[in-house]
Amino acid sequence: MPRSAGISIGYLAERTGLAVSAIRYYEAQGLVEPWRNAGGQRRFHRADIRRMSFIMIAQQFGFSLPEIRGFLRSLPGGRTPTKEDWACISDSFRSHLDQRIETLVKLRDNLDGCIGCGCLSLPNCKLYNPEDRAAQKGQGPRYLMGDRPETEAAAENDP
Amino acid sequence: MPRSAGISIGYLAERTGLAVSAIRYYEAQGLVEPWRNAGGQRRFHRADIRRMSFIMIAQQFGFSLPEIRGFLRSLPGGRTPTKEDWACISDSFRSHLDQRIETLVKLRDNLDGCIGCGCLSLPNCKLYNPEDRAAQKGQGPRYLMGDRPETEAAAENDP
DNA sequence: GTAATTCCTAAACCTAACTTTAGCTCAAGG
DNA sequence: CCTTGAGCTAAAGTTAGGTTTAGGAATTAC
Repeated sequence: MPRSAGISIGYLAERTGLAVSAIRYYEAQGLVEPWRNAGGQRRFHRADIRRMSFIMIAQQFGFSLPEIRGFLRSLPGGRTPTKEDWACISDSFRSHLDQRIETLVKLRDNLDGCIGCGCLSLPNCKLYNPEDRAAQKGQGPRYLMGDRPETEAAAENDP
Repeated sequence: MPRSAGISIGYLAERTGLAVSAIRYYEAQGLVEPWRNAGGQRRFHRADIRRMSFIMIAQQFGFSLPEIRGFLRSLPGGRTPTKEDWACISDSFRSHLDQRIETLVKLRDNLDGCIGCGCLSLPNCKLYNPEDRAAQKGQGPRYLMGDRPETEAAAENDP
C-alpha cells in the first residue's frame, strides 16, 4: 500500500473512536473532504485523524458543527497542517472558549448574588437579561424571578 | 377574581416571556403542575412565575429539563416556596454549576498545554479521555490527536 | 348576546447530530 | 471462485426541546 493511498473510513473510525456513520455525517456537513478510490470508497488523509479528534474536542466544549467548520476553515487547504497551523486554529478556539467560560462565571456570580441571597423578586435582577436572551417584547414589567418586588404580589390590577 | 383562582397560562407566558406551548411542554415534562378550573383550563400559582424563571436560567447554564426537574423536586410540595427554599435549591444548583465550570476550565488548560503547544500527537494527551467520554473499546492504541508519537507515522504495519 | 380572544388536545413538524435499515457493491482471504 | 466483511447510498428513525396546525370549547369584551 503506497503511502499516498490514504486510509479507509473504517480505520479512521477505529483510530478516533467515532462511528463510521458519524464520519460520513461530518463529510456531509463539510467538516472533512475525503476523496474516492477507484471503487468509489472514501479515502482519508492520515491528518484527518487529528482533524476528527479536534472535532470531538470542540464538541465537548459545546461548539456546534457549523462553528467547528468555521475553525477548520483556517487550516491550509493544500498541505498537511503543521503544528503551527494547529496552534493558530487553537488560538481562535481558545478565545471563544474563554468567552464562554467568562459568561458562565458571570452567570454563576449573579446566581450567588441573586438566587443565593433570596432576592429573586428584585426588578433589577441581573439574571433577567443575561447576554443575548433579550426578547422582552415590551408588555410592561416582568420581573425575572417573578412577582412584584415586595407588595405581597396579590390583589393588584392584574391585567 | 379571588386570589385563590390562580393565573392563566397566557398571563404566565406574558410574565415570563415563555411561549404558551413551551409552558404546556414543561408541564408534560413534569416541571410544573397546574390544576384545572371548571372549564378545564390550566391555572397556575403565582409562584410558578418564579419557577419558570428558574427553569429558563438553569437552561442557560446548560442543564437539561430532567436535570432541572431534579433541582425542582427539592422544593416543598404543599406550600409556596420561600426565599429559604430557593436559597437551598440554589446551593445544589451552584455546586453542579461549579463543577461544570471547573470541567471547562480544565479542558481549556489542557488545550493550552496540548493543542496550543503543538503536542497534539502525544499518546498521553489529557484531552484523550476527559471526564465521561470513555468508550475506548480496546482495539489497540488510539492516540487522541492522531498518528503515532513521532515515528513519521507512515510505513508501519497499518491494519 | 354575540364577537373576539384565549385555551384545549392531539398530532405533525422542526433543528441538531447522529444511527439504523435496506439493498447493493467492493475488496481481501482461502 | 466464492465467501465474508467493509463500504456505498438514500431514506427513515431517534432524542431534546419545542412550535405549528387543526378543530373545538371556554372566557372576556362590548
